[in-house]
Amino acid sequence: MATRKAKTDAACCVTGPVALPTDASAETLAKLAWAIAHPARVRILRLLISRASCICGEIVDELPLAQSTVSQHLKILKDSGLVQGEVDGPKVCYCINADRLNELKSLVTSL
Amino acid sequence: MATRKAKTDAACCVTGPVALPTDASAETLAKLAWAIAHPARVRILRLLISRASCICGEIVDELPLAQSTVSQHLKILKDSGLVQGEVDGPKVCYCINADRLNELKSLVTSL
DNA sequence: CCTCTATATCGTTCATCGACGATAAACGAA
DNA sequence: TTCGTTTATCGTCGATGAACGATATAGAGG
Repeated sequence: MATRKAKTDAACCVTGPVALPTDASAETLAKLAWAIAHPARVRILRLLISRASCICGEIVDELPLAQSTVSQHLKILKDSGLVQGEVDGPKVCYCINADRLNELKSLVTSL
Repeated sequence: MATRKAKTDAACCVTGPVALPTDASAETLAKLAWAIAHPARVRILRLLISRASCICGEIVDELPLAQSTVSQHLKILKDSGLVQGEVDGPKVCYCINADRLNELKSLVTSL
Protein backbone atom coordinates (compact mmCIF):
# COMPACT_ATOMS: atom_id res chain seq x y z
CA MET A 1 0.00 0.00 0.00
CA ALA A 2 1.02 3.55 -0.41
CA THR A 3 2.83 5.54 2.14
CA ARG A 4 0.63 5.98 5.07
CA LYS A 5 1.12 9.29 6.66
CA ALA A 6 -1.66 11.74 6.21
CA LYS A 7 -4.57 9.54 7.02
CA THR A 8 -6.89 12.44 7.32
CA ASP A 9 -6.19 13.70 3.88
CA ALA A 10 -9.68 14.69 2.97
CA ALA A 11 -9.66 13.38 -0.53
CA CYS A 12 -7.53 16.15 -1.86
CA CYS A 13 -5.92 15.56 -5.18
CA VAL A 14 -5.03 11.95 -4.71
CA THR A 15 -2.81 11.94 -7.75
CA GLY A 16 -3.22 8.30 -8.56
CA PRO A 17 -6.12 6.39 -10.04
CA VAL A 18 -8.88 6.48 -7.49
CA ALA A 19 -10.85 4.09 -9.56
CA LEU A 20 -10.86 0.87 -7.65
CA PRO A 21 -12.06 1.19 -4.10
CA THR A 22 -12.91 -2.46 -4.16
CA ASP A 23 -9.52 -3.98 -4.64
CA ALA A 24 -7.63 -1.41 -2.68
CA SER A 25 -9.84 -1.50 0.35
CA ALA A 26 -10.07 -5.25 0.13
CA GLU A 27 -6.33 -5.44 0.43
CA THR A 28 -6.25 -2.90 3.20
CA LEU A 29 -8.89 -4.73 5.14
CA ALA A 30 -7.20 -8.05 4.52
CA LYS A 31 -3.92 -6.67 5.76
CA LEU A 32 -5.41 -5.17 8.88
CA ALA A 33 -7.44 -8.28 9.55
CA TRP A 34 -4.37 -10.38 9.19
CA ALA A 35 -2.61 -8.26 11.79
CA ILE A 36 -5.20 -9.28 14.37
CA ALA A 37 -5.61 -12.80 13.05
CA HIS A 38 -3.68 -14.28 15.91
CA PRO A 39 -4.82 -14.60 19.50
CA ALA A 40 -1.56 -13.23 20.85
CA ARG A 41 -1.87 -10.12 18.72
CA VAL A 42 -5.45 -9.60 19.76
CA ARG A 43 -4.38 -9.78 23.36
CA ILE A 44 -1.53 -7.39 22.79
CA LEU A 45 -3.83 -4.96 21.07
CA ARG A 46 -6.36 -5.13 23.87
CA LEU A 47 -3.65 -4.65 26.41
CA LEU A 48 -2.46 -1.53 24.68
CA ILE A 49 -5.97 -0.22 24.31
CA SER A 50 -6.73 -0.74 27.97
CA ARG A 51 -3.56 0.85 29.16
CA ALA A 52 -3.08 3.58 26.60
CA SER A 53 0.59 2.75 26.66
CA CYS A 54 2.70 -0.13 27.69
CA ILE A 55 6.30 -1.12 28.01
CA CYS A 56 7.31 -4.04 25.90
CA GLY A 57 8.39 -5.96 28.97
CA GLU A 58 4.92 -5.80 30.43
CA ILE A 59 3.51 -7.33 27.30
CA VAL A 60 6.03 -10.12 27.44
CA ASP A 61 5.07 -10.83 31.02
CA GLU A 62 1.44 -10.92 30.08
CA LEU A 63 1.78 -13.60 27.45
CA PRO A 64 2.99 -17.18 27.65
CA LEU A 65 5.47 -16.57 24.88
CA ALA A 66 9.15 -15.99 24.57
CA GLN A 67 10.38 -12.43 24.39
CA SER A 68 11.53 -12.85 20.83
CA THR A 69 8.16 -14.16 19.79
CA VAL A 70 6.36 -11.25 21.38
CA SER A 71 8.75 -8.91 19.67
CA GLN A 72 7.84 -10.45 16.35
CA HIS A 73 4.15 -10.01 17.01
CA LEU A 74 4.79 -6.42 17.97
CA LYS A 75 6.63 -5.91 14.74
CA ILE A 76 3.69 -7.25 12.79
CA LEU A 77 1.33 -4.94 14.63
CA LYS A 78 3.70 -2.06 14.05
CA ASP A 79 3.99 -2.83 10.35
CA SER A 80 0.23 -2.87 10.07
CA GLY A 81 0.13 0.59 11.58
CA LEU A 82 -2.14 -0.42 14.40
CA VAL A 83 0.57 0.09 16.96
CA GLN A 84 3.33 2.59 17.41
CA GLY A 85 6.53 2.17 19.34
CA GLU A 86 8.35 4.96 21.03
CA VAL A 87 11.86 4.52 22.29
CA ASP A 88 12.16 5.59 25.88
CA GLY A 89 15.67 5.08 27.02
CA PRO A 90 16.52 1.42 26.92
CA LYS A 91 12.86 0.54 26.85
CA VAL A 92 10.22 0.89 24.22
CA CYS A 93 6.79 2.25 24.94
CA TYR A 94 4.06 0.92 22.72
CA CYS A 95 0.73 2.50 22.13
CA ILE A 96 -2.13 2.02 19.76
CA ASN A 97 -2.65 4.14 16.71
CA ALA A 98 -6.24 5.18 17.16
CA ASP A 99 -6.61 6.39 13.60
CA ARG A 100 -5.51 3.12 12.16
CA LEU A 101 -7.65 1.18 14.56
CA ASN A 102 -10.64 3.26 13.58
CA GLU A 103 -9.87 2.57 9.97
CA LEU A 104 -10.03 -1.13 10.72
CA LYS A 105 -13.28 -0.72 12.59
CA SER A 106 -14.72 1.32 9.79
CA LEU A 107 -13.74 -1.18 7.15
CA VAL A 108 -15.26 -4.02 9.11
CA THR A 109 -18.48 -2.32 10.06
CA SER A 110 -19.02 -1.16 6.52
CA LEU A 111 -18.90 -4.71 5.33
CA MET B 1 2.02 -20.88 21.06
CA ALA B 2 0.16 -23.47 22.98
CA THR B 3 3.38 -24.76 24.34
CA ARG B 4 3.66 -24.20 27.98
CA LYS B 5 6.95 -22.75 28.87
CA ALA B 6 6.66 -20.85 32.10
CA LYS B 7 9.69 -18.70 31.87
CA THR B 8 8.67 -17.00 35.04
CA ASP B 9 7.73 -19.87 37.21
CA ALA B 10 5.94 -17.66 39.65
CA ALA B 11 2.99 -19.98 39.58
CA CYS B 12 4.49 -23.24 40.60
CA CYS B 13 3.19 -26.60 39.60
CA VAL B 14 0.53 -25.59 37.18
CA THR B 15 -0.93 -29.01 36.96
CA GLY B 16 -3.83 -28.56 34.65
CA PRO B 17 -4.34 -26.52 31.57
CA VAL B 18 -7.26 -25.11 33.41
CA ALA B 19 -7.25 -21.42 33.73
CA LEU B 20 -5.05 -19.53 31.36
CA PRO B 21 -7.28 -16.50 31.01
CA THR B 22 -6.65 -16.58 27.34
CA ASP B 23 -9.73 -14.69 26.47
CA ALA B 24 -11.85 -17.00 24.45
CA SER B 25 -13.03 -13.96 22.57
CA ALA B 26 -9.47 -13.25 21.56
CA GLU B 27 -9.38 -16.59 19.83
CA THR B 28 -12.78 -16.08 18.30
CA LEU B 29 -11.81 -12.71 16.98
CA ALA B 30 -8.51 -14.02 15.71
CA LYS B 31 -10.27 -16.83 13.92
CA LEU B 32 -12.83 -14.55 12.31
CA ALA B 33 -10.20 -12.01 11.41
CA TRP B 34 -8.13 -14.69 9.83
CA ALA B 35 -11.07 -15.70 7.68
CA ILE B 36 -11.08 -12.27 6.10
CA ALA B 37 -7.32 -11.85 6.15
CA HIS B 38 -7.01 -12.42 2.44
CA PRO B 39 -8.07 -10.05 -0.31
CA ALA B 40 -9.85 -12.77 -2.23
CA ARG B 41 -11.94 -13.69 0.78
CA VAL B 42 -12.79 -10.08 1.45
CA ARG B 43 -13.98 -9.75 -2.11
CA ILE B 44 -16.01 -12.93 -1.89
CA LEU B 45 -17.59 -11.74 1.30
CA ARG B 46 -18.48 -8.39 -0.20
CA LEU B 47 -19.88 -10.05 -3.25
CA LEU B 48 -22.13 -12.21 -1.14
CA ILE B 49 -23.21 -9.28 0.97
CA SER B 50 -24.07 -7.19 -2.05
CA ARG B 51 -26.01 -9.93 -3.76
CA ALA B 52 -27.59 -11.65 -0.81
CA SER B 53 -26.85 -14.90 -2.55
CA CYS B 54 -24.56 -16.08 -5.23
CA ILE B 55 -23.79 -19.14 -7.23
CA CYS B 56 -20.30 -20.45 -6.81
CA GLY B 57 -19.63 -20.07 -10.51
CA GLU B 58 -20.29 -16.36 -10.39
CA ILE B 59 -17.72 -15.99 -7.68
CA VAL B 60 -15.18 -17.87 -9.70
CA ASP B 61 -15.85 -15.60 -12.66
CA GLU B 62 -15.38 -12.57 -10.48
CA LEU B 63 -11.94 -13.49 -9.26
CA PRO B 64 -8.69 -14.04 -11.11
CA LEU B 65 -8.21 -17.38 -9.48
CA ALA B 66 -8.64 -20.98 -10.43
CA GLN B 67 -11.89 -22.67 -9.53
CA SER B 68 -10.20 -24.94 -7.06
CA THR B 69 -8.59 -22.01 -5.31
CA VAL B 70 -11.88 -20.19 -5.01
CA SER B 71 -13.44 -23.33 -3.65
CA GLN B 72 -10.79 -23.45 -1.00
CA HIS B 73 -11.42 -19.86 0.02
CA LEU B 74 -15.12 -20.61 0.17
CA LYS B 75 -14.40 -23.54 2.42
CA ILE B 76 -12.43 -21.32 4.74
CA LEU B 77 -15.24 -18.81 4.86
CA LYS B 78 -17.71 -21.60 5.45
CA ASP B 79 -15.61 -23.07 8.24
CA SER B 80 -15.46 -19.69 9.90
CA GLY B 81 -19.22 -19.54 9.86
CA LEU B 82 -19.35 -16.30 7.95
CA VAL B 83 -20.80 -17.97 4.91
CA GLN B 84 -23.28 -20.72 4.31
CA GLY B 85 -23.62 -22.93 1.28
CA GLU B 86 -26.84 -24.41 0.06
CA VAL B 87 -26.92 -27.09 -2.53
CA ASP B 88 -29.27 -26.21 -5.32
CA GLY B 89 -29.30 -28.95 -7.83
CA PRO B 90 -25.90 -29.29 -9.40
CA LYS B 91 -24.97 -25.82 -8.21
CA VAL B 92 -24.27 -24.40 -4.81
CA CYS B 93 -25.76 -21.17 -3.62
CA TYR B 94 -23.70 -19.28 -1.09
CA CYS B 95 -24.99 -16.64 1.23
CA ILE B 96 -23.87 -14.61 4.18
CA ASN B 97 -24.46 -15.66 7.73
CA ALA B 98 -25.54 -12.33 9.12
CA ASP B 99 -25.30 -13.43 12.72
CA ARG B 100 -21.73 -14.49 12.39
CA LEU B 101 -20.85 -11.37 10.47
CA ASN B 102 -22.41 -9.26 13.19
CA GLU B 103 -20.39 -11.14 15.74
CA LEU B 104 -17.26 -10.20 13.88
CA LYS B 105 -18.32 -6.59 13.65
CA SER B 106 -19.16 -6.53 17.29
CA LEU B 107 -15.84 -8.02 18.32
CA VAL B 108 -13.95 -5.52 16.23
CA THR B 109 -15.88 -2.45 17.22
CA SER B 110 -15.61 -3.36 20.87
CA LEU B 111 -11.88 -3.38 20.59
C1' DC C 1 -27.66 -45.88 -19.61
C1' DC C 2 -24.19 -42.05 -20.71
C1' DT C 3 -22.69 -37.18 -20.78
C1' DC C 4 -22.19 -32.67 -19.50
C1' DT C 5 -21.95 -29.20 -16.02
C1' DA C 6 -20.82 -27.50 -11.49
C1' DT C 7 -18.36 -28.13 -7.25
C1' DA C 8 -15.41 -30.32 -4.04
C1' DT C 9 -11.33 -32.67 -2.92
C1' DC C 10 -6.66 -34.54 -3.62
C1' DG C 11 -1.75 -34.04 -4.24
C1' DT C 12 2.01 -31.18 -5.11
C1' DT C 13 4.91 -27.11 -4.88
C1' DC C 14 6.54 -22.89 -3.02
C1' DA C 15 6.29 -19.38 0.36
C1' DT C 16 5.38 -17.75 4.82
C1' DC C 17 4.00 -18.11 9.78
C1' DG C 18 4.92 -19.10 14.52
C1' DA C 19 7.86 -20.52 17.83
C1' DC C 20 12.25 -20.79 19.98
C1' DG C 21 17.20 -19.86 21.53
C1' DA C 22 21.12 -17.23 20.72
C1' DT C 23 22.98 -13.03 19.88
C1' DA C 24 23.37 -8.16 18.62
C1' DA C 25 22.30 -3.39 19.53
C1' DA C 26 20.96 0.61 22.35
C1' DC C 27 20.96 2.78 26.57
C1' DG C 28 21.45 3.97 31.72
C1' DA C 29 24.09 3.36 35.63
C1' DA C 30 28.13 2.32 38.31
C1' DT D 1 34.78 2.15 30.25
C1' DT D 2 32.33 -1.84 31.64
C1' DC D 3 28.12 -4.01 33.17
C1' DG D 4 23.34 -5.03 33.28
C1' DT D 5 18.84 -4.31 31.30
C1' DT D 6 15.76 -4.09 27.51
C1' DT D 7 14.46 -4.89 22.92
C1' DA D 8 15.29 -6.27 18.09
C1' DT D 9 17.11 -9.38 14.86
C1' DC D 10 19.06 -13.71 13.11
C1' DG D 11 18.91 -18.65 12.06
C1' DT D 12 16.41 -22.68 12.23
C1' DC D 13 12.68 -25.86 12.46
C1' DG D 14 8.03 -27.71 11.87
C1' DA D 15 3.45 -26.52 10.44
C1' DT D 16 0.39 -24.42 7.45
C1' DG D 17 -1.32 -21.22 3.67
C1' DA D 18 -2.04 -20.30 -1.17
C1' DA D 19 -1.99 -21.60 -5.63
C1' DC D 20 -2.58 -24.84 -9.33
C1' DG D 21 -3.92 -29.01 -12.20
C1' DA D 22 -6.00 -33.33 -12.06
C1' DT D 23 -9.55 -35.98 -10.51
C1' DA D 24 -13.73 -37.41 -8.00
C1' DT D 25 -18.59 -36.54 -7.01
C1' DA D 26 -23.44 -35.13 -7.58
C1' DG D 27 -27.23 -33.92 -10.24
C1' DA D 28 -29.75 -32.53 -14.76
C1' DG D 29 -30.75 -33.82 -19.18
C1' DG D 30 -30.40 -36.38 -23.42
